[in-house]
This record gives sequence, structure tokens and C-alpha cells, in this order.
Amino acid sequence: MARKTGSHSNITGPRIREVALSLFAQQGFAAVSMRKIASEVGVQAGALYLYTPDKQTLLFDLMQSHMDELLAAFDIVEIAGSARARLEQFARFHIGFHMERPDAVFVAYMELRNLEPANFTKIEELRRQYESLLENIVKAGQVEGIFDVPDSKLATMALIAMLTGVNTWYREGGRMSRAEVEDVYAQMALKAVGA
Amino acid sequence: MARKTGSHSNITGPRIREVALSLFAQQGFAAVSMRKIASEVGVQAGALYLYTPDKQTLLFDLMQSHMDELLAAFDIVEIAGSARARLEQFARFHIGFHMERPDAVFVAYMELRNLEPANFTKIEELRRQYESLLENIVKAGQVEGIFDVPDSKLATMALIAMLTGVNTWYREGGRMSRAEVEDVYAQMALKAVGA
DNA sequence: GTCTATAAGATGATAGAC
DNA sequence: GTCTATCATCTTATAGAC
Repeated sequence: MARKTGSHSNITGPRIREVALSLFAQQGFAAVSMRKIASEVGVQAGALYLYTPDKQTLLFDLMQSHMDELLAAFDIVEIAGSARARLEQFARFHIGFHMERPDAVFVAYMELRNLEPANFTKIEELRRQYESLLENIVKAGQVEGIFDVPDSKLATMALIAMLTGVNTWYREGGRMSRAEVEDVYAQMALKAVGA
Repeated sequence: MARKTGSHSNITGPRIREVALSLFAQQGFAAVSMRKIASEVGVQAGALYLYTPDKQTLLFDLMQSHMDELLAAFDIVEIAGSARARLEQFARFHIGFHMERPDAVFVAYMELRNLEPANFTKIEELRRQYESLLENIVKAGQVEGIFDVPDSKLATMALIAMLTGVNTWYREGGRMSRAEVEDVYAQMALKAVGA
């Protein structure tokens, strides 16, 4: 029962974030106490405050990291080319990225309402940036005359919702492989805008 | 400050449900205390227990009512006809119904994880019933040979996610009218399945 | 039907020992 | 770096007065 005193800062920090993300996704930010997180990590509640100033900041850091990763990852794989090719690539990227980290995606969306106003504003700005990447593709397709969408903003929101929705049902090791799911969603996305 | 004792059972009951739904949607089930609900309603916390045995049942009743209403409402408007016509009608119904009650939709989806196992099972069953209404239309379109979808289950989930997503951005009195939004989503849904 | 008072326990965060 | 102990407050739910 008793736990040895010792130095684990390089392990405990990441573990706290990992455990917190998982618990926030499963039970919700407000339903998870600092004691629950600490217990799962294997430390006492007081020790958490060596790694985060408070619970709110812990949530905000998790959400900000997720959004930063998302933007950085797309930045690396983004391609030039026709709007059609770019949309297909965005759909495949989005699906793949979201399938790989369901907890982070869930928390980043569901816990927005638990952010303090200043933190909310920052996360919303990152989200807006990401959405505008897709909207630019949709607009390019309109300009090229190959997409049939009456409103680029609405089409963007519809596409993102459709693609993100994969996380409500996809489970690793299920009936379909990740690649199959990516294929089907990418085709539906292209058809939805009339490409 | 002091509040008169009096008889308000026919007003207080619905008010509690109304206030609870709104607060749960804004702040989340776990973040909303019985005292907050009572305070907003204008009664003391103890009085809530005349209308619900406990907080969990209050949540469950709100979610169950929503799902029952959803199924009953579709039952009334459901049409016969081609898969194309039925899908367009489903899309318009779904969009309209969801736009009218964003709080209930949000709670019914976001607070699933706060339901006790037995309650979760019941709500999931109602959700499954609703999804199967759409899947039947998708399958009919496959049989008729007018829909191009490799997997009816995946297409169903993608369509529902796309349509429900309207609630992430639509606000009454915004740039587009409800009818315009319905039109555009219905057309995107049809195109997404290749109709 | 509603109130006040209360039980029994959980919560976020801090101080100081080691 | 972590623990134990603690503060002040909040939590759900109930009992009994009116």
C-alpha cells in the first residue's frame, strides 16, 4: 500500500496527462476528481499540483496540445493540386488522424463548455483555423467549377461533421479496416460536394 | 428573499425539466448541482425531490423523452415511395427536428456517459431504432440500384453525423433560414449516397 | 407543496514533513 | 518528488415543520 518516495518527474508528468485524457473522455471533466486521476496514476492528489497549477489548466493543456498537433500534422501532409485531389486528401487525413486518438477528439469537442472564457477563445481560434483549411479547399472547388455547393461554409461544416462522426462507431479491430473506412468516407465526401 | 409556501405542482414539474435540460446542455450533467437547478427554478433543493427520485433519474427521463418524441415524430411524417424520396424526407425531418431542440439533442448525445448502465442500455436501444429507420432507406436504395454505397451501415452513420452536425453552428436568426439549411443538407445527403 | 436543517461524504487546493 | 494532513466548501439526499 505504502508508496516509496522517489523521483519520477519525467514519467509522472506524461502519465498524468495520459490518465486525465482517458478519464475526461470516459466520464467528463466535471465528473473526474483530482483524486481519481492521482489514484489511477499511482500518486497522491497533492502530487498532481507539481505538474499543473490547477484542474482547469490541465484540461486546457490537453485540448491545446491536441489542436496544435492536428494543425501541425496537416501542415506536413498538405498537398497542392486540384480541389478534388485536395479534398480527398483532407478527408483521408482527417479520418485517419481522428481514428487514431478518439479520446483527444472527444475531449476537445465535449469539454469546450468547461473551459474558462479566455481558454475557450484560444481553442475556438485553433478550431476555426482548422475549419478554414477545409473551407479553402471547398472554395477552390467552387472557383474551379468542379464542386456543386451553394454555400461553402455550410458545406465545410457538413463535411467536418460527417468525417468526425467516424469516432462514434469505429473501433480498432472491428468489421472494417482503417483503410477501408478511409476509402469510403473519402468517396462520400467527394460525392457530397458533387465532385 | 423568503419565498411563499404554495401549490405549484403543475408548473414546477415542467419548469424543473426545462431548467435542468438547459443547464445540463450548457454546463454538463456532472457540473450542475441540484441546488443550481432549484435556484434557477426558484425553489429550494429539497423541493426537487418531489418531482424526481434522484438526479440520475432526472437525466434519464429527459433523454428518454427526447428519444421517444423523435421516434414518434418520424412515425407521423414517414412516407412511402422511392428510396430517393424517402431519404430526402428523412434528411429534412432530421434537420428540422434537431434544429428545433438543440439542448435536448446535445444532452442526449453528450450525457450518455453519465447514465447508469441499465439506463444507458435503454437509451442506446432507442437510438439504434432511430438509426435503423435511416439504414432501411439506404438499403432500399441499394436494392433499387439508385444509391451507390459500399456499406449501408457506414453510410447511415456518415449521414446521421452530417445531419446532426447542423447543431454545432446553426443559430436561430442567423445568416440562413431554416428552410434554406434544410434544402442544402437534403441535397448533400442525396449526393453523398450517389442518388 | 415547499421550507429549513442536517447527515455523511466528496471536492480543489495548500502547507509542511521527509 | 511525493506524502500526509488539513481547510473551507460543496455535494446528494432525507426528515420533519408548516
